[in-house]
Amino acid sequence: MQTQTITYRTPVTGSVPGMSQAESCSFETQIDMMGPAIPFTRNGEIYGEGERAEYLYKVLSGSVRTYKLLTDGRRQIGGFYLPGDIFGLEVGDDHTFSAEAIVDSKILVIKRSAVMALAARDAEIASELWSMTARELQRMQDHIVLLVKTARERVAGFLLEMASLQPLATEINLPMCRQDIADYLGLTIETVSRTLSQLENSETIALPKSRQILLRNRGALSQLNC
Amino acid sequence: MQTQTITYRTPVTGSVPGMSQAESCSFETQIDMMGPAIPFTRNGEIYGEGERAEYLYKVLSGSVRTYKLLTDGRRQIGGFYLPGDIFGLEVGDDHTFSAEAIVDSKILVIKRSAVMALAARDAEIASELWSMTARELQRMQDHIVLLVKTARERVAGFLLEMASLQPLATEINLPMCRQDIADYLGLTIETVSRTLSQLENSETIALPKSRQILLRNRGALSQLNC
DNA sequence: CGACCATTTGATATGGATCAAGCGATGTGG
DNA sequence: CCACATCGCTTGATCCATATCAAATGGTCG
Repeated sequence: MQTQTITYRTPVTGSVPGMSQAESCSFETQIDMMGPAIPFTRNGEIYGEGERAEYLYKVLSGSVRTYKLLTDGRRQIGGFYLPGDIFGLEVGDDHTFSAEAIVDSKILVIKRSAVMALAARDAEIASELWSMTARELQRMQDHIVLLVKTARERVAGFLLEMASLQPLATEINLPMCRQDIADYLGLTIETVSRTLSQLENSETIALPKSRQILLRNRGALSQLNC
Repeated sequence: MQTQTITYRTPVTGSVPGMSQAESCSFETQIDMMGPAIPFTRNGEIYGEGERAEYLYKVLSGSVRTYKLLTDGRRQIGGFYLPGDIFGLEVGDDHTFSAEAIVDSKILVIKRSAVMALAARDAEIASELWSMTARELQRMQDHIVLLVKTARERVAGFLLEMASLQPLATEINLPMCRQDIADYLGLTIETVSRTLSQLENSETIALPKSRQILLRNRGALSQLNC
């Protein structure tokens, strides 16, 4: 059932997680020259579920959502990707999600075969690819745990996830609309909105603008996240 | 409560070359001789979340659940593993779930370093490991989609998942109790039980015994699964 | 300014959780 | 072999969190 046509190797040498800055830097710098930066407009499709995963992608600016559509029209968002994030790396041959730009975005598009060829020669690159897969698996597992919680816990988890990208910042600027958040968390927009309002009333967050969130009590959020 | 003392050793030098489709038969036969078969009693712990993933495991008889415990005592089951299934293969260094025997089980326990060393020399093994990871990722993604559906859809999805192991059989023999199913689907036992009763009333399934389920209308289940 | 879209808020409905009781199978000791 | 305790499962009654339906508000851009 599974046909794999590309040859690549993924040496697992010593340390995979917790790579030093220098190590991942080489991957980052090398990959940055491996493809063109392509602009996508808001809501523009980057790839579709089931397509061959011929490329992988790195967000230069803007942001991206991956998602699946169910037959009845429901949409499940698998993840959000912000500048610096790499997405579209599949273990199998095909994309298991679709991907769209959330806002106008610049995306680095890199031939998978080129990366794989590089990984075959450079153990560091290979290791980095392997640990990207590990992170993706981790994200999925965390998401599963999130989805069985209450609405408040889900929203808190989402906010902390967004905040973790700038751990020190107290301000979150969301690129995505409420519907995106709702489809990520398995809730409705109304519930997301109401829950955010509740968090604002309890002075856990502030909402100066609908897509700008200030964390006023990160501890309270973390507690909800348990 | 079963305590399993495991000596940790430092792992893994070698490579995991990927690619080129082949049958997993050689992998299966080779792996079967790489470790001892260990008996675990019902509810016995096989490994705990956060432990070093020093081994991987193959179910010889019985069955296994993997799970996470939340701080408030809720339990999320990540997956069920039946005879022939391999589990405990992690991309990172540590187990992200705990694992327990659901019933008295015989488990083949294989040193991860040994498998990795083998994979370094044998591209077929490496490819098989890679595609096991792909399947695991796929399972997680499918689970995410399942968890945002209605109770009836989740139960239908669960039954089809169990049935897919013997695609032609019309009879499912469940090793796990209702609580396990509930914690897998993010529902309560009562809801699982009621939903099964509903499916029986609508003649979609039959329940001769509580853990034996006959599929009387697989099409109806599949439709729910969409 | 006016049209349009995103977001919030309100009122009501409902699916699943919770609380509670009953039932059936399995095992144990008398 | 039966009485009884235990455990897993089902069923019933009620409650509550979230969905649904509906309307108002606000923000953006022509």
